[in-house]
Amino acid sequence: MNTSPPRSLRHAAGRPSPTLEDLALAAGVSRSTASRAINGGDRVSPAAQAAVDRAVVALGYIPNRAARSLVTRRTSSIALVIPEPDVRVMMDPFFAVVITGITEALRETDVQLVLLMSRTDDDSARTLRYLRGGHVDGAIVVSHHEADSWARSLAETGLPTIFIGRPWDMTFDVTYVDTDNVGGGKLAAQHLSGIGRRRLATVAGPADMTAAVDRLRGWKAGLAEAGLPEGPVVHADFTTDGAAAAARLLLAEHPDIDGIFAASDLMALGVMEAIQAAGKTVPGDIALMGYDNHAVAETASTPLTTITQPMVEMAVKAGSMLLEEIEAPGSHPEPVIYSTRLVERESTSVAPTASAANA
Amino acid sequence: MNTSPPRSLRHAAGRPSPTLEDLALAAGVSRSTASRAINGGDRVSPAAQAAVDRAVVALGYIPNRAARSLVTRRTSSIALVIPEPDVRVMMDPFFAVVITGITEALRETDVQLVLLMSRTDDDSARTLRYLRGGHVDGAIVVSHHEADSWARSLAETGLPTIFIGRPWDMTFDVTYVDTDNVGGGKLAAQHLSGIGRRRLATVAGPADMTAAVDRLRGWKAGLAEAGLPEGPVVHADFTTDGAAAAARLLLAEHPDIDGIFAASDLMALGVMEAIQAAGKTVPGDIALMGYDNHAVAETASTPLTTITQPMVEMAVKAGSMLLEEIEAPGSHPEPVIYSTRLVERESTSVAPTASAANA
DNA sequence: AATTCCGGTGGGAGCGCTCTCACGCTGTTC
DNA sequence: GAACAGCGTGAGAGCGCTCCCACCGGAATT
Repeated sequence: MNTSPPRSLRHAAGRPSPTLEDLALAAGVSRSTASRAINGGDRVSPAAQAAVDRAVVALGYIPNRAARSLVTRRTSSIALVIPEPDVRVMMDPFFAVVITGITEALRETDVQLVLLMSRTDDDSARTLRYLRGGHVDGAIVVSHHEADSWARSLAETGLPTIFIGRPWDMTFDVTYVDTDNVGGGKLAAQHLSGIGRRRLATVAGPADMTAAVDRLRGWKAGLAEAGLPEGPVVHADFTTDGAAAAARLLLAEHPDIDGIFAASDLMALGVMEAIQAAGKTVPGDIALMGYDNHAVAETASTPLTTITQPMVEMAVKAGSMLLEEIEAPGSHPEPVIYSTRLVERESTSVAPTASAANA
Repeated sequence: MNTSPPRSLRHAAGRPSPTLEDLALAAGVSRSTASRAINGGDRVSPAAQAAVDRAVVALGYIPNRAARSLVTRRTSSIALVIPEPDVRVMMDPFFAVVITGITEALRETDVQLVLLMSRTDDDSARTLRYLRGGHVDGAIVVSHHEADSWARSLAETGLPTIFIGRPWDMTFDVTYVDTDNVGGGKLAAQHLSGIGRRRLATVAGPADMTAAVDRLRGWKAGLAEAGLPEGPVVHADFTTDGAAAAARLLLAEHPDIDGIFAASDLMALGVMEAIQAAGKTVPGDIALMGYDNHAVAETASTPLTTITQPMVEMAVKAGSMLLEEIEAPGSHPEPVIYSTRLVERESTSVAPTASAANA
């Protein structure tokens, strides 16, 4: 077992930065008082506080985080765990949004975000060791299908953890934020039935991802409410190509379909390909819906009606929930579910396709 | 001046993790020997090494990074600085690629990536303080137009730093990796002239970004080599809407243009809009090129011919260069420039538009 | 007038680690 | 056989910080 840095970093800081002792000396107080002044100023006279403040500026004092962390056993950093083996997934704007949101939540804090990506099982072990090693005060796990094992392992360490996206395994205490995928799926069913489509099908996501399962459940519920039959369901892997293949089969078996709900915009793109390849039009012959309100939904040759979800808010919430749980350990906050909203575009307009050509 | 954590984290680790002392006791050696065994095993007898190794496994020992860092003055973490005020930019897949690449470079290392985003000037100051504070061993700065001030400030701290994308201000020692934007611009000119277009124009990026300036320089050089006039140049801000507006003006003033090079794929999308709004077709009337090989280049209604660049490799290189410079301070490595490549798609095909409808 | 209280203060210990240094102990050399 | 390497080892100091505790003096209470 190798616990040492495989490649260590050798770097001596330029000139030695001033220590707390230097600061205290410059301010004419004791090290203790200087420390108190720096950490919120409890039990410090205004005079002493002012003297320390002045010295901080004069010396350009910056507390040594390692020393502080050594004694407080707090690191002022949290980890964002991305348990994805695939570079492709990292390309998903989803992550950018998540990172942005968390950073936003951390703004008024001096907490730093440490990025942990584990592509392989080997990495996973290392990452887990890192988290367990108390190098961070908490973690946010972006939950895709792999998250289950993480959830359990992390729960066992007692490290404050928030999941973004409901983890698959919920047999123990786990805090998460998520969007209302069930509601989103239902919204899709309501919209497509609302514009008069009656022979509806869906290209669902993988059956081992909670988001996909939930969207499908909502979709079915929505159809039932509208008094429509469940209709055909095919699964794909959230990729454009995968959805195109699935849709080809779907269309071949059910040539009379007049509405399709794809569980992601990227998949909707693939479905659109298949529809056009079958010589049909969107929305003329088949109304098409996506999910996510991804950038491509707007730029697609026929802009996609889709479901949008407040991802940034969700990420911000995850960040602030984590901070809360770190400050008050044991206070397991309730999961927060964000509602979704329909975004109408041409792909479900009743009028025939009017792609491009808009002054 | 507030140097204190505005909101501090209070978290006590579960049960106390074993210390080096515990480890030494368990292994039957001194703390010193245990330390040596853990750090590479110099001057440690095989017997002692084995005993320590066994104890590490038995106790689940994980060295305390804070303590180590306190004495070594190394942190085993590097910062990725994203000096972008705008969330939109964060959405750029560019960042995902950069992060992926750096992570890749750090794989066999226990170096962690700390993410530093500074949206406001206020944040910039904090970020700079953080970097200066010796919390990281080095930094990678993703250079967009703001990078100038960063470059100078960081250079002054002596912190090992690598820029991704040539910084604007090069009046001092700075190490960077970049792609050959000049070559890419030239490639665009060669391709458009090569397919017989003669009345060429370009929608360039902002004049305060090196990437934009370089692409434009290459474009002009390429036109000159082909014996063509420089042609009209308009600038836009790398956004779709901005480029659309710029292109409308361009087309109004020069209705006879038969080829346009947009300095990014997103801008090319805007240009395409403007072309279609003017009642013309791509590539029938006007051949259109983008840059970046962004995902939208492929999904656009008329897929875009574009310039691709090895971004992942570039990011990996940045990471490994930083590690090198950290290990051997003062060894300012030479800048590395990656070459670009043309990707042909329909937007410059000689045949008339065949958008969609491909079995 | 004697007591308690409490805001403000400084001294000291110690967080877990690395690193210098001095001490054996086995080989090698003259 | 005396002198010297040099390897493996352990004791000890100390990195910069926080926190506990004891202390002091003036205000509030008896």
